[in-house]
Amino acid sequence: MPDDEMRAGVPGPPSAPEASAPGRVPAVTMRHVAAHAGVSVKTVSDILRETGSFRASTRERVLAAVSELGYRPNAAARSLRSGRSGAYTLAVPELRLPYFAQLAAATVEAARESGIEIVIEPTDGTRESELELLGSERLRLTDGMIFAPLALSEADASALPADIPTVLLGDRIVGGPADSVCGAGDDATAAVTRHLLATGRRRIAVIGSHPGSAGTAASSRLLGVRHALADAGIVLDPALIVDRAIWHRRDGAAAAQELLRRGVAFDAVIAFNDMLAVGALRSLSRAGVGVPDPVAVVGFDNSPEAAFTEPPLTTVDIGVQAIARLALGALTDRIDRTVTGPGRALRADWRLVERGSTRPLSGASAPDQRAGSPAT
Amino acid sequence: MPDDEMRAGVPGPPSAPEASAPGRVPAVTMRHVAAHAGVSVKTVSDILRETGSFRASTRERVLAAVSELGYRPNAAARSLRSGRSGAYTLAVPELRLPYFAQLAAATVEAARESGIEIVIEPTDGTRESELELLGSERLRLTDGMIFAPLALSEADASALPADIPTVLLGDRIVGGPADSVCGAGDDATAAVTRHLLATGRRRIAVIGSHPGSAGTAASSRLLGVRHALADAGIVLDPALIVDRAIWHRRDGAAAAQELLRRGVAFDAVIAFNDMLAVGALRSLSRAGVGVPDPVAVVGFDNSPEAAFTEPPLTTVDIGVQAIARLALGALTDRIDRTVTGPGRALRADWRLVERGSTRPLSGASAPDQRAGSPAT
DNA sequence: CTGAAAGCGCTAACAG
DNA sequence: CTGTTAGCGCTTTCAG
Repeated sequence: MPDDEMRAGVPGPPSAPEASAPGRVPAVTMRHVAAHAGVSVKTVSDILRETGSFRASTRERVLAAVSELGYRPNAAARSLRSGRSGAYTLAVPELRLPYFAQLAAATVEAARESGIEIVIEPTDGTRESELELLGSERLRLTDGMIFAPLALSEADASALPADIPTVLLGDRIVGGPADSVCGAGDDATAAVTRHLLATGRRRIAVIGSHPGSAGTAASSRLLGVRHALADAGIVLDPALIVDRAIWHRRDGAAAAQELLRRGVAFDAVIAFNDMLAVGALRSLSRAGVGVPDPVAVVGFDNSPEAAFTEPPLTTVDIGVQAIARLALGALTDRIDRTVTGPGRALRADWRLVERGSTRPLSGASAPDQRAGSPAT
Repeated sequence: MPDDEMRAGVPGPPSAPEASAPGRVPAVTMRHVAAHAGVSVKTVSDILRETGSFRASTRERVLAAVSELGYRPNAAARSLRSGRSGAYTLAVPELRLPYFAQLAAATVEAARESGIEIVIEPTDGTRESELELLGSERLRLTDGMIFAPLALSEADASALPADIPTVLLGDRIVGGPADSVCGAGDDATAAVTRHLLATGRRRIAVIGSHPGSAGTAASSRLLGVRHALADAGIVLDPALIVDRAIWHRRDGAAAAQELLRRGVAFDAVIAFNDMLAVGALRSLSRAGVGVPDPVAVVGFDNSPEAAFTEPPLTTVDIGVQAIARLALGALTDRIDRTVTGPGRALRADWRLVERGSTRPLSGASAPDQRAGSPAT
């Protein structure tokens, strides 16, 4: 087909037939489609975006021209003109951790339903890398960001980019200008604790708190344990708390070893995620300590693998699907300016998933029988 | 600062001070920076992209203007002009499977080193969704695609978008126009089989083959087992093969149950991924069958969780890092046209990771002692 | 070494 | 209901 015909009616520059991009095939543009279908570019644009109403015959002619010419809209041009890329950034510390893998999967799937693409941005969860990301030009590609901070806290709220719509995951940074979505917190650990008490445990150990960080998932979870124990008239023995800032399997294994090494008696372990719990399970098994008898173990996140440990792990499903959906909705609200004003604190529902690792103690073996003294 | 000064020297339209995008703050553009620094936009552009050489004083003035005005380059405009977005698509079936989570993490991390963003595109691994993706406009956002097909095969090679640089993962589609990268195949299963033979096993079961699919990871892996057994003068008993198209934990659990139900004797299980192996471990444990004695279990992928099963799982590290790096490099080659011509078949190195689940049988207990007759 | 100007492909006024 | 046109912000010849 002669170039003349395809460009019919297009004023065009004197004569600059250079390729659209270096080393690329000259693109088929909307002008070509318009010329081919005998309509204006506006008509093509509107029909493709399903804006306005057109005669069926016109629509068909345009659509035919599109497929005949193999026309593909140019995302960059659309984005430049409309100011939207249709993509959001998801910044997570570590995709290898099942929780974040689940979160990413849930986010990508929920986004798909709204025709939104997700760009994954890893932060290794360190302060530097998180700050680096916030100042990075990489964020420019997308319309906004869902950010799960692991190191940054309330004090760093000012580092959040003012001009990039942001939704925060977790409760590390709440109350700033950005919306935040969090899942299971103190209420969930309280429920877990009550569950353990109900199964006859009294000396409940905790793995995964961090010492110096207020307002984090860890500290609020620890609080929940404290409160529930207090309600039962029990004071949490400091020797039963093992701090861990990193929550991988190996950290859980080390934490359980530490617990055993301390020689303190315990009949349950609350690990602040399933990875820690799996590691603990491993160390307990190695040390010949039975689960759920004499020691119960609970995790958080309801990772797929939790159903397949030995014994299957009781855990808290913190509802990643809901978290993803809430975050996406909140971000879209902000981008569209459907919602303005100060940050909202959204909360997703959680659910206790009871499995073998916390089965009630069968005999009347009171846990208090076992000797134990707090190791300073 | 008065608008006049910021726009000094800029011809500008009569008077159309509309915002750059509906409902957005009017952007700071390169023209503003140029005017502020008293240079031309070309100079700003070149300095920001580190092209050409400039007087140090000029560079400083420009950089100062950039930070003073809070200028941020516009990715869409850059992309429109240059024909590159700097983002690649990674299409994987299921982020929740540790293998793909690892792959995604490795890809994102490797891409970061080259300043490339990764857009995750989920296909549920079904034929329809994979075909849907290939024809989708969603791919237009990025410069190319790394695609891990799970359902599509050699026959579907024509469905691959001709105008989108593509690299395929796995050996389902090889020999077409696209480069492909695959990891452990028949050579790895052969090595695993030899390892099991060396530990005294003779009746080796296989979980995860698919019946009708030639040229897949599954069939080539099965082939490796066959060959290695043949070299030892053993014919693989059909009753020891359990087909599974899906490789989640629950499928492994069901497969092992099936094996037990068949009443056929076996002293080892080769599962085609770690998830299957974990599921098998679970079923064996429930049935009171010891691991590694009398039954050894091996997986594939070296998932993080494999080191924490009971017993720890022997597995094959198929080198996702290498796979990610190879795929990224190949894709960049194609996008930059550094490489042209027919698709290359790249292969990443793998490595056997020996753990407790395949510890040699201690006693001289010949596995043949156990009665066993091929079912059907 | 620097500046002016064209235009990537698309959308959104604004007319008809 | 349809056509014309002016840029979105940036890169890039092409002159100076």
